[in-house]
Amino acid sequence: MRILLLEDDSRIGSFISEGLKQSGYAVDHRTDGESGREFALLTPYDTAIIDLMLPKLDGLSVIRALRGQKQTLPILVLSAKTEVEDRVRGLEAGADDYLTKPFALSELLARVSALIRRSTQPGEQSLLTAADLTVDLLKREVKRGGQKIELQRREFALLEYLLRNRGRVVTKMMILNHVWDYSFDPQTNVVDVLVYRLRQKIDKDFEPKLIQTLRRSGYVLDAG
Amino acid sequence: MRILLLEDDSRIGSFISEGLKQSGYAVDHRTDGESGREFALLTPYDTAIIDLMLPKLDGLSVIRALRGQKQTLPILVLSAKTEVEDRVRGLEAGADDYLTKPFALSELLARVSALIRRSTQPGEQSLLTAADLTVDLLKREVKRGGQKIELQRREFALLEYLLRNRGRVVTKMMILNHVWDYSFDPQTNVVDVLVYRLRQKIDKDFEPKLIQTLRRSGYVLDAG
DNA sequence: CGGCCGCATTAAAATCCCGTCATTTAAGCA
DNA sequence: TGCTTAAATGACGGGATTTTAATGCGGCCG
Repeated sequence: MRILLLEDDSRIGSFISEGLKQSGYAVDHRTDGESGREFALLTPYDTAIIDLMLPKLDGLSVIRALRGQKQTLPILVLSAKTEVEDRVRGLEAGADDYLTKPFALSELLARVSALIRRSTQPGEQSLLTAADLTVDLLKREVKRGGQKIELQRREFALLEYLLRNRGRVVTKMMILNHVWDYSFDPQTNVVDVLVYRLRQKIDKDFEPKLIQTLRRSGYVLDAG
Repeated sequence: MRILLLEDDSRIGSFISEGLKQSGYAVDHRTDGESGREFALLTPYDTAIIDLMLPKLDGLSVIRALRGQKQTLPILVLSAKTEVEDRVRGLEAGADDYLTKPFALSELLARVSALIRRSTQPGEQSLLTAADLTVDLLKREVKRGGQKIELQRREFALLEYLLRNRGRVVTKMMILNHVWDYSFDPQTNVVDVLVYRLRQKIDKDFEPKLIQTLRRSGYVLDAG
């Protein structure tokens, strides 16, 4: 997890920086707006912490510049200003959170981890793909090689689950958990049968075969 | 509207560039992958058109680099390769569209405008609500008052349709059109029955009643 | 080489979905 | 109020979907 910190006050800056490093983050610390913006644009950070009062280019301007390009980078604003108005201005410019000085380090850390968690969790992906297979979750539409394929509810659920775990091995137990809500083994071969039926529809007439069997382990869906 | 064009063949490049400018786009034309990537990262383009064969850094690599940072920039790939495999590789790397040479300028323009239109329009709402009812289209999950409700396929489709037309009267004919694909009246009371079943699940044990009957007209879903 | 085990495949059985229809209830109107 | 008609309700049943059970097949190990 990589964090960009823009803070000109060296005492506060190293205080925060140290705290973040302690928590296992990689921190880039810049002390002016101009170089801050540059760094932000060149490196894929997971979060940016930005003080509003900065030399050369103020924090709000940095934020606006970033928002023009990186829609998703989570931004936490630091400010000495406590007015509601300032808070609003910060959030309007595109910040995701706002923290007023002075603050406890623990609070900063908590907010940063919240921001990262929020942005990391699969941002509502509605299109899943593998090779020439596409699954549109909103339209509930499955296509392979441009050709539409009708799936039953369980088949669809299985395919979705496999795709969300693309490249990872998925055990039968995991499938039972997610496609049914069983937390136990039903002592039958439901899973095998379902996998078979799904294969008939999405793999049988196509190449490459997407669903691989791993004897004694489970299944993997992967392109290639 | 600002477009980045990466194409090393100067004849084709200026041909495309001229065409785009004629259509009112601002075009930046680069002829190698390295500078292309740099430009793409520094400027907020609305679309990038990328040839796969480029000096210094090939098109696919450029695309992957961009996808690491700019999730949303629409990318159109140009290529001399017609194989399905190449097409797939392009789309897998993160391209949004793929055009094989040779092509008509008009087609390129059409595709570019389609890409821009698609990315500009507000990204598909996936959560529909009314009062304390929520429908998550991605998870296919319906809740009322925090409590999960299981719906059948048709019931779900009907609810989705009613929600998309919140506050508007929806005739039985309209429902037949959208929930089934009937363009004719099946002469039975399917719709009535379906509405009844949906009500049993989402309205019976709750207040306020969301589905209202308008005698001789149809139904409305509204909170209030 | 032979047997066992795990998965694939197929068929049959059970279950669920949902369209139909008959009947009841209620709204609108004279 | 009583009549007409639309909508609500309840029950049934056929077909689709899903589960179960039986059998086939092939790899792997002794």
